[in-house]
Amino acid sequence: MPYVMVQIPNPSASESPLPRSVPTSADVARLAGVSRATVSYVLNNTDAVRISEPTRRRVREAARELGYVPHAAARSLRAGYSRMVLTPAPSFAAGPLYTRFLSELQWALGRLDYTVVQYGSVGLRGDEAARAWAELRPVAVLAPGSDLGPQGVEVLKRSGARAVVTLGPEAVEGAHALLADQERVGRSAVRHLYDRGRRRIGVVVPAEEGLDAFSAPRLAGARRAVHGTDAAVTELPLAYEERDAARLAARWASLGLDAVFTYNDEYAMLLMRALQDEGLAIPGDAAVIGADDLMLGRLLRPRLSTVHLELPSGRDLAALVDRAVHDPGAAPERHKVLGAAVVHRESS
Amino acid sequence: MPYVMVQIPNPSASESPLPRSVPTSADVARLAGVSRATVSYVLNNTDAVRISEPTRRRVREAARELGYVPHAAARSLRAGYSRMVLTPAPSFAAGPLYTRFLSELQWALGRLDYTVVQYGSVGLRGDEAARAWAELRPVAVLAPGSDLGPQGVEVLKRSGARAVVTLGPEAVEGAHALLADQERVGRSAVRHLYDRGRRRIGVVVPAEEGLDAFSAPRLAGARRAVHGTDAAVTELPLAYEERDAARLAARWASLGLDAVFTYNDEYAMLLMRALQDEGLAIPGDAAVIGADDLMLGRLLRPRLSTVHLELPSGRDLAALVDRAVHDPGAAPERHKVLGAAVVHRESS
DNA sequence: TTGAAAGCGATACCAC
DNA sequence: GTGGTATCGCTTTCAA
Repeated sequence: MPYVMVQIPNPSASESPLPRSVPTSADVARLAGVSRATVSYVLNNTDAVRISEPTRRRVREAARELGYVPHAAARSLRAGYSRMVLTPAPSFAAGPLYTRFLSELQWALGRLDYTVVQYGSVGLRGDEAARAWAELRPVAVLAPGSDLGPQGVEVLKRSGARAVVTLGPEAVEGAHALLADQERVGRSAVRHLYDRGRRRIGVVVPAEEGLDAFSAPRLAGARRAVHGTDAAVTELPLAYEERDAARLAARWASLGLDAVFTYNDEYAMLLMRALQDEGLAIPGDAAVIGADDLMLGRLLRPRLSTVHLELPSGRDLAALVDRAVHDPGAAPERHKVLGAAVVHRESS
Repeated sequence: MPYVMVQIPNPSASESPLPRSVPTSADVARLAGVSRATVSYVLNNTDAVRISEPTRRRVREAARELGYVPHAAARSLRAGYSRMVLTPAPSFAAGPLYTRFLSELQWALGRLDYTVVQYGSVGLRGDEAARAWAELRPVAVLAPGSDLGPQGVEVLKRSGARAVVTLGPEAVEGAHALLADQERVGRSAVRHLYDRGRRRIGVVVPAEEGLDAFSAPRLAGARRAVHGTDAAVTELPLAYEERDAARLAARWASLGLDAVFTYNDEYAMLLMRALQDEGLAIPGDAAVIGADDLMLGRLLRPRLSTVHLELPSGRDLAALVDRAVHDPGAAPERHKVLGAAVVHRESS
């Protein structure tokens, strides 16, 4: 073993134990007895230049010995570009659907040699967020449309982002768009209830912060579904906790509703349980439909009807990003990505 | 409006529309008629130097006009210092518990002016991952201990990370540790079952990849709980899908078990449903206990017994990181962070 | 109050 | 084959 780190006992705790500075390629060069250029050639396997095998070995050895790790910032500064794809870290409210999507995307982009970075932009809104992201000079940005206006897109592009892709209900000027039509989710759900003969339909709207971007359009879609018919939609605020659900269930009879679209499957489980505990029959007294088509819906009794959402495959999206990076001048693509198909089970 | 971007129709799609290069502080300086130093002073509100108000205004105006965004890499290269806290992006298997924890942490570190970045390290293992992270020169790294060995920690520290915090069952040499004792989860669960008089205890082990780091110690803990007693533990592989659960439920009688610890609440719901569909009574024929104390457990009937896990608060952990960054020489801290308390409900 | 210039770490062109 | 060296964008000391 060429190098052994010695643990120095350190009584005065405020002193760093080994303030050895971070090794640079110059250090590697010095140790190997070559120039920094050679180090760079060797470590990057540059094939335009031929380096003798003994030299290569010496350089690699020196790098290993010093624990040399190249400095990404310096490299991308020099190179003028990076392969970082930036996406905002999801808020805590993100469901398993989005988590899974993100992880698939990461995998797919990784295969194309991009590095996905989730930026923890807490409390940054709109252009402020865009500027913060732009500082990292990502080659591409993927963000919910609600986080990014046209000016945000412009900021990102002007600072070198070759592809900006938004995910949301509507396209943002200048960016590629994955159109996730949340309204359609509500429309499909409520139309289904209407088709099953229900006329007084409740729509759960989560009380939790940060879900408005989804719940508002879902509610709007629900309203649209019954517009001009003899049916009516009632908004039902609901916090994700047993007590609030019990409260709502207790009021159920007085509300005079015969069906409910619960925003998603998790709220469906919550409310369904409360209704059943209240002695109400499902779907007899209340038809219930959720959304997201999570596993748990299949496990409920009666089995939960739901709206199945199809997010874009990670591979397709990765391909879109790659295409856009290679040809930043191309016209923005628009893709409908949210197949909203009602899955009729037993609760409706 | 001082600057209007003109959208140029672009028939030959392979040509970039406006290959305007990214504005630098030099561009801002030029436009404002000052030096780059002055630009830096103004935009960073450097108080060691006094700049006249008119100049400030001109500089800011120019920056706005050009859409100037500072280059983080260049800045931190020069400064030799960044405020980036890096953490690997969770694998898709991460549950709501961890997601919530991460988002809390992000918020708390944000308040301390750190930027949290989740690195999408797909398929990178061990030291390879550590090197990839080290390239970004984060000031601190928070990672599951399973992703990071002692050498990984060494690599990170040597490349300037002032704090490395691992989260996992055991401490890693050189790093601060949040000790999440997964074994204890299994031990508590199975001891509970034992105390309730059960002797032939099944332990579900998820078939899904990437959960071994949690499931293996939980199983080990389960084994330990009954070691030296008259009870026996049987390992039950289970995929997270209805069919596999049904298969297991059908075999149930032949297994001769009277209780099961299901790894977590979600697998509990899956298996409980299958057992009930098979006509088995819970807890009569089979006592069930999960883990994680998710909302869904409270919604099941019978209500699910579970092991409540207490992850460290985001604020506490942020404070630890901040402390470690300020005093990298201090001895590694060890914190037990996983309160594992049995919550006895109706299923056991 | 402002400007010139050094230098952070890595890369790639051009000489030797 | 290998070594100087200019350069990426930014900060900061020192002079003016």
